[in-house]
Amino acid sequence: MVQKNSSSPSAPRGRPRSFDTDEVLDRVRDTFWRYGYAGTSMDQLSAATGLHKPSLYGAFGDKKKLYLAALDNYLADVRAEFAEAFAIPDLFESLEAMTEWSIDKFMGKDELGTGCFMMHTAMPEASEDPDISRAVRESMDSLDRALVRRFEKAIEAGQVSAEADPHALAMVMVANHYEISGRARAGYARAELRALADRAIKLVKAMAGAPA
Amino acid sequence: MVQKNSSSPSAPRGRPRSFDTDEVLDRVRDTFWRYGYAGTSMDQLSAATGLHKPSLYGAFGDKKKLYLAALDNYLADVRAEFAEAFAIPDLFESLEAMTEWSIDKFMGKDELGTGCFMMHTAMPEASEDPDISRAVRESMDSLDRALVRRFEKAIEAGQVSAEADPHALAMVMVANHYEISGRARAGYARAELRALADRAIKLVKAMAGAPA
DNA sequence: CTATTTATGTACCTTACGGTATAGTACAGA
DNA sequence: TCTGTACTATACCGTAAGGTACATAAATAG
Repeated sequence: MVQKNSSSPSAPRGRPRSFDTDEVLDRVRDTFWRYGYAGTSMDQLSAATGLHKPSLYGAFGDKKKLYLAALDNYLADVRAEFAEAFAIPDLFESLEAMTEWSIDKFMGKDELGTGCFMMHTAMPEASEDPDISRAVRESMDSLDRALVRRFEKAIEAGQVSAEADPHALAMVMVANHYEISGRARAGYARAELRALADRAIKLVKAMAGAPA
Repeated sequence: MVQKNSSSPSAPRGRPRSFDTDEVLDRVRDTFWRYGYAGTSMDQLSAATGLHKPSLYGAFGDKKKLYLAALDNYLADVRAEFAEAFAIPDLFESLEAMTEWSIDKFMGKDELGTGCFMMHTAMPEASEDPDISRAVRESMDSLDRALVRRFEKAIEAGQVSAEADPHALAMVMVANHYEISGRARAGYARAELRALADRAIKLVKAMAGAPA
């Protein structure tokens, strides 16, 4: 993605960009987030970023590449936040942090919730676009693995029963995660999302405490 | 929805429709299902149904009303199928039937899966459209209630422990349902979806058997 | 200073979009 | 048979879509 500009940190050749790519990508992401992939026009993105269309096309290629860049941006953000949450030593504090962060993200800033960017903007396209479909699968697999690892770590640390099944525990949290995303976008209140997450954590507690 | 044509079953006045509304709505639903709401054009719908656009507009109003009619059509179908599954006396046969039907629907007929019509075509619009958002909430609530009732029935029938929490059990199945939908649209294989459903049913079994 | 390179801003192209005007057609009722 | 009514078919409207040509501006390399 980045140019192999290995040793010489000298400025690139032509006229420099007047914008920061990451900031622009954040705006792009937020716009796609609200209106979906097909529901967002390049003119909307131009307005949201303050860039004229030729700049967007010059920097990112076309609409789909721009979208995929925004998706990457989002997924990297999620992975980083979850990695941070999973680094908390206590398992249940980890899960609490994970769900609290998700709910914050999914509620959005405005009245209506926005849910998970990937679930509600990539998934509609996934049935017809193999690139997007693959990106979604990779991301789902990545979340699965991260959660399984987190539970394995908890077992090793003796925080939960050694007979607990990390895959079953991960499934509960993952399914809960996607459900909360859907509920958020459908307009459920924050308290309802929180209650749903708490119920999942409680279930994990019950599953992890009692031997199979 | 249907005209209050109570007593007189005489034919309506003008030229009769050349098509069956439900059949047309099925085609419309399938087209929206693949391409999403914003990603589907009226011309596509016209081609998929074999009707010219003025017929579609005459019968349904505009694109959004047509979509909402297709959504109603889909949700009524789901409710009917689930009611049938939940009528099976044995709880776990019920859950088996429910998940098997879901997986069938979510896999679709073609190579790429399609997932749940509501999750992947209504949800993207839900963040900006209160009508659609409300329809989604009502449908989610309806599924919640149906599952809770099914578990209550199982408790009354003595199939599961009286101390089991119907809401916690319903949450597991609902979350699993939505997760399977997402995985299907992302292109996971049928066997993976089945394994996921089996894992949820197994968890329900464990939760329902052992007192809290 | 000049040439080259890359980004910006305006204006525009082609196509496809949601939706409709209009003319013709098939039925019921009188 | 005539009339009113509701549907069909063709052709079209205005607009908005994704994307780009072109002239200009800002940087580096020589």
